[in-house]
Amino acid sequence: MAEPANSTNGTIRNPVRLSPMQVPKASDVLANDLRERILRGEFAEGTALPPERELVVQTGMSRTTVREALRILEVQGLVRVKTGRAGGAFVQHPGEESVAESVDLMIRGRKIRIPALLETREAIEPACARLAAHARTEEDLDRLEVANDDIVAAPDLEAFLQANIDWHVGVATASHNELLTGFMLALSRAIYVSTRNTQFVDAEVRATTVRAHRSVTAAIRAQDPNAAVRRMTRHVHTYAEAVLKVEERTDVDVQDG
Amino acid sequence: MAEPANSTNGTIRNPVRLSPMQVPKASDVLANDLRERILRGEFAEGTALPPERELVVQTGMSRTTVREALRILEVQGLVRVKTGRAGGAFVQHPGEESVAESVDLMIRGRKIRIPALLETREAIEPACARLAAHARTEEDLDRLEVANDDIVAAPDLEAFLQANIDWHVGVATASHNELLTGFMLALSRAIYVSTRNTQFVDAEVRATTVRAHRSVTAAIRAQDPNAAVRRMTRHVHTYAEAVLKVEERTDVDVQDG
DNA sequence: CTGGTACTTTAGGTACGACCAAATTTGTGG
DNA sequence: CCACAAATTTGGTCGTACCTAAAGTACCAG
Repeated sequence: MAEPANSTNGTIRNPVRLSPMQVPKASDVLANDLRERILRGEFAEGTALPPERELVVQTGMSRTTVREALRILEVQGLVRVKTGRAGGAFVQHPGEESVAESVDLMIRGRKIRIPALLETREAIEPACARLAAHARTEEDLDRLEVANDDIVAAPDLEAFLQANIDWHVGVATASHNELLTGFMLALSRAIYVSTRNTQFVDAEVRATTVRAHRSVTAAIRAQDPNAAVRRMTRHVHTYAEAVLKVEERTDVDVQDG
Repeated sequence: MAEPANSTNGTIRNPVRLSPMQVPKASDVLANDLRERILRGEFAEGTALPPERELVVQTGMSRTTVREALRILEVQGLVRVKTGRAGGAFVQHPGEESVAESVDLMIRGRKIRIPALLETREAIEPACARLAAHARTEEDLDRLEVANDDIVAAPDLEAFLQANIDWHVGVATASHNELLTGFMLALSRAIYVSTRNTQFVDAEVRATTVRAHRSVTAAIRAQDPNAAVRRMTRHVHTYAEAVLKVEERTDVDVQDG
């Protein structure tokens, strides 16, 4: 049998049994350690981590490994790396932008279509409006007014859609809920790029949009949650139906052509 | 003046004006190129990118640079790297897990508290329930039943909370909306870790939870969107209030201590 | 004293080259 | 035919050298 036998001199041969063990990568170990410390708040935001060569002597790892760890943290939005003297890896805490980027990758990679994007917006934006009606500040209201004025003054489709993003993200911002804001940011951008090439935004659509925005803004200003929800629900639903109708027609056109 | 003058022999000295230009990092250039191709669907999911040393000869970059680019893509969830022969960087499209991780970093980094987490859940989970009532399959319903049975059979708080996650994520899954699913996944996990240390989950809370889940599940099964929304709204609100009440009392205790 | 230019210093970015570790494939002896 | 050993492929780590960016410093001309 394969079982180890003990020798006659009293030496015990192989009593120890080991289960297969996973050896984590050195760069991951460093990255995990630094990440936990950053998230724990051990370093104030904006402070610089030690220089790469310093981390090398502190950790005993090679510079390659140290750099890979820092790159991981950079991609995760936990540090921002600057070059040159007085450069280095500066601590920051990931926020809306970071989440938005990740959501963007998922949308593009999974080829999530406009219908699903609009459906998602219909799902969460009314809730944003409700919270905004509770938490909005004067500053929030100003932002909404500015964005809506930009829509009125928009010279072309590009400007219209950009101002549209600003307004919708503005509502999320007014909710003072960072999670929802990050999510809406990604969602609005995705809807923007998916709508960029459609031709359905005529003068009437723009006028309707502006009216709806004003109506929702008024409810938020009046701190009337129910009205805000109702009007926002109606607005995003109407918008979605309009987009889908055009989409459908475009599909038919494509099939005919 | 500092303006360059032309010499007398007809040579033109410095007619060219250059604006400050940003030199992107080589590793970013490679990463961006590969990322766009992956998102464009140029490589089927699961296919392997060329080996690092092969990319070196193809791009003319050093292996260090190539590896950094691959690490970026790995962190973004666009490739999965395996070691050993027949290993390499395998293409994948980022999904729920990737978004959940990013949201987790934001929650921990920004120190988002339980009240905000519960508020966010109250904002989006009713919408998940509505969509689930429309899109649920028999398989989805099975998952919900299993999760709820697990709650009943849970021997300790840990198991209860885990099964609770499963049920809530199950509702999101039943909505067949990948974006909402990813978001709810992150949210549920965050609420889990924030609730892990509280003592408020007694037998009564568990019984109430199970009843509420059954009620929501029934509405989803019956494809009754309005009932699903109403019951889910009530459930998450009740749960939130219970958690917050305990939180508050704990705070008081801390102050008294 | 002022201002600019050139040098120095500090930090990240890139390039090689060598070797280690893991996983698969292949070879070989029983 | 099977089990075990060796070769092969591919990522992981290390060390060194050198380049580039940015900030500070010294110094010289006006």
